[in-house]
Amino acid sequence: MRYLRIGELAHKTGTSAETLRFYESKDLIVAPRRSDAGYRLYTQADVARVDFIVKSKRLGFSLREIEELLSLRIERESKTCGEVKKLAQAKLVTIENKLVELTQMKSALQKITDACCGGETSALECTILNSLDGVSGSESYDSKL
Amino acid sequence: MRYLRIGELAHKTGTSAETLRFYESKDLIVAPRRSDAGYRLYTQADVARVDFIVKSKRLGFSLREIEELLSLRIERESKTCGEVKKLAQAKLVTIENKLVELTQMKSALQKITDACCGGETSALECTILNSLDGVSGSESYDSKL
DNA sequence: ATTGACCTTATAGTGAGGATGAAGGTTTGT
DNA sequence: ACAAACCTTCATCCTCACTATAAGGTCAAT
Repeated sequence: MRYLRIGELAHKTGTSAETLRFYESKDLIVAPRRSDAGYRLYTQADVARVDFIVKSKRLGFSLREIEELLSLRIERESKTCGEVKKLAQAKLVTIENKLVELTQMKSALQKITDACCGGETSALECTILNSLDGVSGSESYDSKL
Repeated sequence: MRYLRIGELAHKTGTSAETLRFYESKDLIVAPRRSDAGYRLYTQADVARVDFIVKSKRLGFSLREIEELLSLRIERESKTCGEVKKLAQAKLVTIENKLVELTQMKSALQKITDACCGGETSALECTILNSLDGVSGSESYDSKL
């Protein structure tokens, strides 16, 4: 069997050696066997596991949630499909909420940048700054900022 | 003139006293004058400034970027509209990138949860876990996870 | 007089790593 | 034989935007 060292595993999974040691310290990956010299020796199973972590991260799961997913994955016989799906659906809701938030941010920012001349003239009348100020007219405390 | 204490300012701006002290430590708000007892005494100008910070945050600016916006805002005469707009447009691009990423995350997660039965049966054949594994058939190192 | 809400400071923790260094051991290539 | 590139541990600090805690001071009302 061919073992991988930490640099190779990092390269294969698009992570870094530091990240892998970090995951190990957080018990996301099982401490691998070591060579005589003390080098970490990883197997294909570790590649699969790290890939799992990377993919789950890409789907927006936090490391804590991934730990949960991993334990579901390991105890497959004793866990139900429903438990897994519940977790995934909850994550789907938080992703949808973030999407709504970002979309609102985008349209607000779009609106104010569209209204901005963007010219070389002084920003005194800049519509972007004004809309961030939420100011309609000039106010007496302006000079105190 | 009516001064606000930190709790009032926090309430008015939808922040917290801790957050306001944090902003002060980060030089986002100028250290306000103090009462004899050492309490921070804020003015309406501070309300406007914190509102500005809150609104900018809602638009997705980081505190560091907000510091930049604030300096543009203060030196309005010497800055141009174009400088402000450039900053806003750059932020628009990063928001758009995040939107794309999240949309991809969402559809991937949607796809795999839609395929999951979600039933009470064992998760052995759970499509969610399988797709996170990226596994097509069963593999020999499964038992080693 | 005392309670309770508010304020002060300073310190440390969160998540999810990234950066960097010291001080060494190992493996590979020339 | 030697250097470069890799690996080890441990340690510490950095990021971002807070949040939480402890231990105490102040203020208004009862």
